[in-house]
Amino acid sequence: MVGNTRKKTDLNPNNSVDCVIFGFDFEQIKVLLIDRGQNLGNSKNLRALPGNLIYEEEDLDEAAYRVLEELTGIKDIYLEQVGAFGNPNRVNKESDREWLKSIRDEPNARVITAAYYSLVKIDDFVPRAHSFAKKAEWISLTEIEELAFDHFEILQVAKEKLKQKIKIQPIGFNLLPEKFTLSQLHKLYECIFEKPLDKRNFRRKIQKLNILTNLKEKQRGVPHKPSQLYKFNEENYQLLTQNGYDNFGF
Amino acid sequence: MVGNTRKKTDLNPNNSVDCVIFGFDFEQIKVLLIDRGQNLGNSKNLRALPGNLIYEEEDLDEAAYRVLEELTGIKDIYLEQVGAFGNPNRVNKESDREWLKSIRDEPNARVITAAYYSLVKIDDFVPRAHSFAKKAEWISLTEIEELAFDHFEILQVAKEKLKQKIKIQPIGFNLLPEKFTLSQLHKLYECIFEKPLDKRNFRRKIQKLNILTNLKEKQRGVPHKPSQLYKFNEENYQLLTQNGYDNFGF
DNA sequence: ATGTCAAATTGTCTTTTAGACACTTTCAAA
DNA sequence: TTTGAAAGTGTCTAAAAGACAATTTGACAT
Repeated sequence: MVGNTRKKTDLNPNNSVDCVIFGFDFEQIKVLLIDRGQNLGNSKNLRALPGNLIYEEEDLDEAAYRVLEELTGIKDIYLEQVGAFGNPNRVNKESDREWLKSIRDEPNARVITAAYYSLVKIDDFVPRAHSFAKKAEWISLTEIEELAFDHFEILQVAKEKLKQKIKIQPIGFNLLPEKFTLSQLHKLYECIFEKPLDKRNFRRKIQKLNILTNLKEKQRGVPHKPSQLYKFNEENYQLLTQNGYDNFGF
Repeated sequence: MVGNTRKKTDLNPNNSVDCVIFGFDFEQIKVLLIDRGQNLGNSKNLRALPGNLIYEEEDLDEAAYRVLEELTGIKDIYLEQVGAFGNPNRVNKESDREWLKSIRDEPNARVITAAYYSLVKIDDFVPRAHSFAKKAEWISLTEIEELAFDHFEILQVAKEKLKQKIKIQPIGFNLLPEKFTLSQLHKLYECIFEKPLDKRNFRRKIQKLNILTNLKEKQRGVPHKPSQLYKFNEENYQLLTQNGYDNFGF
């Protein structure tokens, strides 16, 4: 809103937002992480969640949308709060302290962060490096073992929230392109729940919900039987839920 | 932990915790609210959620447990984070500003709060007024129309989280005494979901879960057929959930 | 043209769960 | 002993979940 009139001194040194940005490449769930490009002698160059301090006169949600847009250029997407993380030691790893010294006016301030997660269409977004990020990359959930600050913990909580949320709201469509196949949707749910789901039962249930529109259009150029393409039917979804229906789990 | 060595100047003026403490009197869900005892000419004396600033060197969860214990004397109870609330105007009602001036060193600071909800056995707790609270009272959810700060909004979100959570974890027992009847449990679920639930179907499902122990003991002194008393069976609950079962909804 | 590969697509049966529905039992107190 | 008030109980039906395997389709290679 008033972002262009803001100065660095308008930042609130004690509160930040961090974003867990999920993507899906039809194979695995990925998370957008930044590389701080530290070439320190002994400490690891850990990746971090994109995040930053908020402005003094800024709502938390607003800050999350702003940071997300600054980092990805994407707006009007699904965004949900994970929670507040405020362990006084969350910022105390040696490598994290080093790094903060190089980018913050008050590197020793205690920072309480509000974490958000968002679901984006991975192809709409080409990671571009942010001011203090040397790289921004999609990393598979399965290969993340350690992150800067308390970001690994935040990621675990975000995954759990996503798992719960998708059982009551079909937010997974935010991770898929406009047109998608049932197999892609099926694979997505398997990745999120981290367990195999019976193909026929999955298809039966999702089709019965009546929130997919068959585009009467087929995949092209695949070396096997081409799949039907579908899109999410927002109107039918509204109709379905306005009477309180909330069972989108598998 | 180190509470007795803490001074007022160790407080973090920008971050607080607020607690939505739910209770159940066998009739309705209640929330513990404090009365700030304002006798202002024109502005209303709105009730508030119990909450306070956190200490600089204190984890948020720890702060929530501390504040809760300071206010209620209760510990080792169910406590869960609702989320962070940080609207820059959340503290801007005239009556709230007035009050903050009387209790805070920095009454104009922007305060971001982490809200928690907890479920307590109402009879274990006799509200006792806290330093800056003139009264502490159990108020029925149904009669709360407006609260101080953004506390009404926090309450709504907390209610929603509770509703969702109780569908996947039988946390309602935290609101009941050790020994309770099926009718009391039934009524509790009706209050939380804000809709009637069929008695027979409710009893069938809860009994099938096998997480209740029949105490072979009856209610006494009631002017009608006395009810069997039950207690929550923690061991069976563990057995049930260790394979991923999470359907405690009705 | 034919064959092969890879993934898409489809249906049935069984078991479990949800939902609707009403009468009998038990104790206390009048 | 009667009355009032809530406790306690069973069946039927419909819907959903879960297990399970053969056939179809298009691309590509030969």
